[in-house]
Amino acid sequence: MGATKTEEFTQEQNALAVLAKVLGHPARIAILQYLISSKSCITGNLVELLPLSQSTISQHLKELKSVGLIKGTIEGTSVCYCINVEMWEQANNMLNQLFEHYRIENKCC
Amino acid sequence: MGATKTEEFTQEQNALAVLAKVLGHPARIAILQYLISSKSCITGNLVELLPLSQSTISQHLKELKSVGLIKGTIEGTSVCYCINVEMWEQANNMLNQLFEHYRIENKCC
DNA sequence: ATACTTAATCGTAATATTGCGATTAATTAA
DNA sequence: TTAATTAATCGCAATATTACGATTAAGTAT
Repeated sequence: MGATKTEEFTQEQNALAVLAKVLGHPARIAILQYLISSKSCITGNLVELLPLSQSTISQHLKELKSVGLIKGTIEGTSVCYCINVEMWEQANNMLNQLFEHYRIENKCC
Repeated sequence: MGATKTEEFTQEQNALAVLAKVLGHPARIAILQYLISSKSCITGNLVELLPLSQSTISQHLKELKSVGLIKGTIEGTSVCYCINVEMWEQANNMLNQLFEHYRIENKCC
């Protein structure tokens, strides 16, 4: 025990949870915000921006990449990261779907 | 080490991360979906619905309550849980704010 | 009062996450 | 080739999360 019982839930539930989990760290939020605000893509300037070590930041980037929210292209000796538009919109849709399903009429308590 | 360096990030980043983290488990997604779909509020029918023990479900409810997404009112010997509209909308707004800030013109790579 | 329900909490074990330094791999510059 | 830069990965320690059974607390019924 200690591990999430993934098999017991629907694909949709798991997909949403995995997405949300990746968003569930301030460093990853900060990385996304930076990628959103910077017109040009960036690489290791995150190391200067964030109060974390290079290896830790690399791990966070890996997690963001794992759900497809960002993508990185090798550019010489460095890597250019940016938002992956397709997944970005899909993530937005998935979350909206959860939130929009609630209508005020449902009130109780 | 092992703990998130919360102090080093902005309130906004932490708030979003905390919210997303709570959404980052399929059981909690399932609970929210159930609360959304059921016109009436529920209590321990979650135990029948979910493949988890009573104590585990109680913990998940506690986490959802901790960020204010749901609220529970004692009703005799059981507890009636439901979506907390105010926080529900705030959560939706917070997430939308993150996603909407991205405009396609920003493309690169 | 005693038994019964219902849900929270406690204690514990298993697993996951966070973070870092050190190392590695790959490209660029000399 | 050798040195320098950049980012990924490895190994490890600290902490957090997930899950469960057992217990507790609080209300209902008998």
